[in-house]
Amino acid sequence: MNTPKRRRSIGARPNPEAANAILDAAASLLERKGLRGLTTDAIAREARASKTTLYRWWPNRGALLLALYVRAKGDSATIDTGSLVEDVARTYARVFEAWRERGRLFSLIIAEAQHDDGVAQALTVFREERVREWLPTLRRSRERGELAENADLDAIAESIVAHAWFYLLSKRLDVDANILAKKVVGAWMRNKDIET
Amino acid sequence: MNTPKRRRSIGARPNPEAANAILDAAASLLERKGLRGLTTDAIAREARASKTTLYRWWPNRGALLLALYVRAKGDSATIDTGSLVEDVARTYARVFEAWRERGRLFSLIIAEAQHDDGVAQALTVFREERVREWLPTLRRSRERGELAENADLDAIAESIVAHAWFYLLSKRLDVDANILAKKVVGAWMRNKDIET
Amino acid sequence: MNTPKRRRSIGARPNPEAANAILDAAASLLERKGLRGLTTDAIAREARASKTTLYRWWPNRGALLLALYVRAKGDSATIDTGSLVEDVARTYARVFEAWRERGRLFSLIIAEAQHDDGVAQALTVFREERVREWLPTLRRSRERGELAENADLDAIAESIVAHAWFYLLSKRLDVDANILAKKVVGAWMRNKDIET
Amino acid sequence: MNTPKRRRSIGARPNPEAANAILDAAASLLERKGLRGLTTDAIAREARASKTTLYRWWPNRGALLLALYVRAKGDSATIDTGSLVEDVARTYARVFEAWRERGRLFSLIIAEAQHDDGVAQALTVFREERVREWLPTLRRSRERGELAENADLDAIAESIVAHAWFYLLSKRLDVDANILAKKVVGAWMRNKDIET
DNA sequence: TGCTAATCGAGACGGTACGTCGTGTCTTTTT
DNA sequence: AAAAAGACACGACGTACCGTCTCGATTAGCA
Repeated sequence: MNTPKRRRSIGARPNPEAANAILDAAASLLERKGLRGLTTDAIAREARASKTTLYRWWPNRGALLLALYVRAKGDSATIDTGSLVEDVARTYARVFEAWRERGRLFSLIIAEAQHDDGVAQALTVFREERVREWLPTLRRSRERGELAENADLDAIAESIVAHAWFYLLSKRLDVDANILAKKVVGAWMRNKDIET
Repeated sequence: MNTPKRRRSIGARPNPEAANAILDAAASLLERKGLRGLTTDAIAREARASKTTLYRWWPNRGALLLALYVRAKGDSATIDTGSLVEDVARTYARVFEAWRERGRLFSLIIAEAQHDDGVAQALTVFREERVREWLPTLRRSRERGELAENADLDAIAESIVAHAWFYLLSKRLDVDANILAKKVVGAWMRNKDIET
Repeated sequence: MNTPKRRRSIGARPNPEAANAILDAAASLLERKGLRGLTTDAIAREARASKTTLYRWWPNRGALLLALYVRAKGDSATIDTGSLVEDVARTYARVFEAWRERGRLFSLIIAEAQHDDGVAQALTVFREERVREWLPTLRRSRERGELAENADLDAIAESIVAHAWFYLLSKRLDVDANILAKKVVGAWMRNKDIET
Repeated sequence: MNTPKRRRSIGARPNPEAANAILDAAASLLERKGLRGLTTDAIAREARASKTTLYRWWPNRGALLLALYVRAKGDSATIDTGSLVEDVARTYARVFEAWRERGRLFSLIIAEAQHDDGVAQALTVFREERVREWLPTLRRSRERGELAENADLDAIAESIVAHAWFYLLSKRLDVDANILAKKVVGAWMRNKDIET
């Protein structure tokens, strides 16, 4: 598929092309061989890069994986449908859809974080961002009167993310996003008349 | 320290003592050397068992770790204080306490499950059990009138477990169990007058 | 191929059927799977015998192999054509023919003898027998005047066997038996006018 | 005893030092622990090499053993005493002397060759070399008039080697080298007046 | 133009774990 | 008492992966 040209040094400075080629190669490998094929050796070979170069750009395998995930994730464009449940459901649908393709990568990063402090830190930052992203949406929802006045927005945001992770790690990405959304935020809604 | 006796075959059938000795050895090693010391070789040597025996009982390292965790977990004695939030808080406190000691083991199992189908299946069974265990407690709570009549008990149970996992994987086991419990189940309570 | 019936104890004494079944199974395995398939486990399974029984009859794997070879070898009917070279050539032809089928077994026995004293002793007896078997033939040859009066019959006998082993271990069983025979005993012939 | 320095990569090509260190370690182990101590793990550990490196240089244990033997054998300095029988006798004496120390290694290689094609091939090359080495000596002998004009030099060379192997494999390295030499080449001498 | 400095591809290396395989011993159950 | 059955201890083998290292070739910028 990929037939990368020979890539040379561009003088006494890092060549960003190398980093990109490595990420491309990793993505391609992940697609074709799955997680078990995502070894540093294989990535370097696929990218026609050397392991030296790979480790010059990322300190270890976990960091590379995280970079790969972040790049693949794309922008988490906020959704605003006017209904919180709908917003959550659509987000779940979008995220699970993406995860069905490359969720195993994110799982692996979580796994990697368990014995790699660098990855753990990066993951913490990433997680806090994801949680924080929900706050504006939740605030709007409260202003619309969907949520109770004293609803704990942080708790809701965290719960939304926690459930996403839980379903990812449980390998249940085929869950109905609407049902799940109602389960997660339903309790916080003022009007509980939500048919399940 | 350990001077295990020679263990022999007990005829043409598996010897549970062997499996127990292996789990004991694994537990002891985990205590003394941590996760990195928990190699199949070391476990077998410590148990004076052969790797053959180890792999006869469990198909791979992950499965053994899960068995080790399940055994170490002990009985999840149901707590019944008469208050759901209290029950959840105490459970969180107990589980996080245990996880602070050997939570890395459980993290590792979750990690392992990401690229080992056998572990993944075992973990699924384990997770479903944990979720199901909450149902009686939740039912009692609903009968007491704490929970709304139409509260989705499955959703609550799952949420409780999901948050536990989330905090474990986020390495935030030092969270205040009471606060977390209120965050998780508070929304479902009929009387929302719970000060956070 | 073999579908051995269930074989039971015949009371408080060894059952020769068991030994035979084991040898049969070993022969069959050797034929089908080669030397690498000739493991004690496989033999016992094939024979529907237990390893206990196998080891009751032979002290170790090498002894079993030797027994297998001896049984397979059959009688070494002496050949007497009136010409020593012809006798040797025919014997080589016959032996190499047999070895082409199961020579690897004999090779293995020689190999086994290198780290198993029991096999080594048995092999010594076997070798001496093979060498001794040639003496009558050589004596007759000398009487016919083919061999010099002072020919060292023991040396010739040993040389004949040594060359056979050498070609076996060198995996050159496809050598022309006539040419080899002349090479081996030619020098001892009175009339050296033997065209090669 | 040995405190080998750290050995590093010398670029994108094999480091002969690594191979040497491995052979050294193997030789040392053989001396100290015998054949049973000559495991791939032990060799690698002793050499402070990784098993990867070991297996990069040799495809399997047998090949390593052969390399070890070849190196240990040293140069087969041709002996030229002016008498073929004497040459052969001295060579036998020298070889058997060496084999008394590490002949088991060579036996083991022959054994290994029986179920390992790689070792078998290497052994073939080795054997042909040993046989070929005799040709100059034999030619000189013929020119001196010791050997008959039409003596089959290849046959003699092969016979010399075949007998050496035969005695090695028969565990009779204590044989009198002079007597054996006369037995082996005596028949080919023009003047047969050699007292045995 | 020649020199210097850093990068690049390449791949060997040490270290370490994994899972498999083979031998010979053992114990139970059945005949 | 012997047979089948097969679990067991021991220990070796070969493979896999990670992160480090060294080489020779290459290129840009400086002298």
